[in-house]
Amino acid sequence: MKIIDCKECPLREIPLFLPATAKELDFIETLKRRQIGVVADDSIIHEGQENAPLYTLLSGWAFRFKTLSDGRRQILNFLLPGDFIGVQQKMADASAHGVTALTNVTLCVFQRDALWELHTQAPRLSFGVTWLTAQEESLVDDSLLSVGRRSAEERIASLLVITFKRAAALQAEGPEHGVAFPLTQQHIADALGLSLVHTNKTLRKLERRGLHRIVDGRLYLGDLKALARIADLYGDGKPAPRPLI
Amino acid sequence: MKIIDCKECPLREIPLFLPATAKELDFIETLKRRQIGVVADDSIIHEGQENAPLYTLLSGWAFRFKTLSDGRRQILNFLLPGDFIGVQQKMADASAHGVTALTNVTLCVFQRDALWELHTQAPRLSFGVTWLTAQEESLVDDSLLSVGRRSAEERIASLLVITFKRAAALQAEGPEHGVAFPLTQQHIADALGLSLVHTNKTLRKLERRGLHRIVDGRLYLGDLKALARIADLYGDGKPAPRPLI
DNA sequence: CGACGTGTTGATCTCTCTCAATTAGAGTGG
DNA sequence: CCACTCTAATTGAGAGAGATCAACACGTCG
Repeated sequence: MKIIDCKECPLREIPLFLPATAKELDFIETLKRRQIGVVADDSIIHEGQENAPLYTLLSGWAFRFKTLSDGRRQILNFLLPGDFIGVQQKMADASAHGVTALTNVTLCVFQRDALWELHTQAPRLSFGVTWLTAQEESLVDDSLLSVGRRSAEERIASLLVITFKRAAALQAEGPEHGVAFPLTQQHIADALGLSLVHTNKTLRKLERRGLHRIVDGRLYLGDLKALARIADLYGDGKPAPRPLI
Repeated sequence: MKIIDCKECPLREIPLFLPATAKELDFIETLKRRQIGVVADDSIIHEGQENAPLYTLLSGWAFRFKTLSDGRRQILNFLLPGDFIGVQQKMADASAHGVTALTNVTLCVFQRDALWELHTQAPRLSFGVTWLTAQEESLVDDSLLSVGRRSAEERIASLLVITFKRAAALQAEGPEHGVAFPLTQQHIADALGLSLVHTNKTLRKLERRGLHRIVDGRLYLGDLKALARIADLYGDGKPAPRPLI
């Protein structure tokens, strides 16, 4: 795998990400240790792992999750390119949740004290970390609202719309060409607190109504407005520009 | 209400909180604008409010929540003294969630750009903000696991144990004297994604088994170990020392 | 003293789960 | 090329945890 120079990071060309100064890029470069690849379905951080490093997801998708001792699993949120991995772990002795690759992924690995270095030496970047952390929490908030108070149909509509928008903001093509969507129905079920069977039936019901289509790992929304209405989502459309560290 | 000098903040005497340097205290003092009281059940931040200020909860309890347009409400987490309020709002145009006082509360109000000032001028404190944000996310993660994958009985056991520990860490008396517990059953139901009726029945079932007792707004745990086992919580006991800004 | 908020309990209903079986594609080995 | 295996998706049937509906008890307060 080719080691990418932060100054030539392909992610930075995506309009979604805020530009960084040359000085900031240099600084990030000094914190970056190496770059690793993880195969789909392999673990990036184990539940309970101590002293996990800090990563940025460079390409591919992953997810955070927690499990109960009898195996029941809850997916907390999905991670897309540009997302930070490991801030919570740095803040606790051990990781309260695991992170697993959903597709093949590549990760930028930062030195262990990168978070502290960021705070002491690059306020604009550490502010970005806080922003990203707050943003992720708000994703989990949405999920909690879904799982706690939305019906199965509403939950699925909500996940489709939110995931669609996140993925669309990362790709060059317009949303009418669909977006990459590597989740299996089991992932959807585990993210929404539903059983696999009921997830399948609800998904099919929406599909038969022409609201969405999932073909060959791509998601097409036939009627985003209708889905958003079902989910009671009143999104403004444009996603907020995000920092990239 | 008496305005409290940060250097004499009563919260700082609680062992749970990390000590701050005199210099840091002075700096925090310059960011603090005033102090306000909010009556129980009154709103602190409205859902969708723009440009909400940043607060620290000085005394009393509050909660973050989201609602659907038909009124269904999900409580995201409870806020206890020392918790930060409004970081997510500062990071988005509008607040995606509301905050309401659960009891009468007093709040320290910071100037609007306090978060940025913290990052540029006090790295140890801004690191604390990131820590607190990550910590709160981890609370929501726990909740999402509960609501998504735990049975009603397990959810209630989990909430009782976690809330009990948080409250106990803030009081001088030992946990055998119980802890303040201002939640109504409606709050518990809304936090756990259950109906009020089912919450009541499950709560009574646990109480009849002698696992807990709620009297006059105080919670007593008859058998914390048993509750933790039901909830599949394997906590280490001591809560992590936390920064206080 | 009536209105209201909170807690309690029984009866019924339904959404979602569990169990079971089938189909389709992708990969593997003989 | 075909049998075999594995994973993901699909569908039907029956069961159950939790929702909804309805009443009532108790304390507080204007």
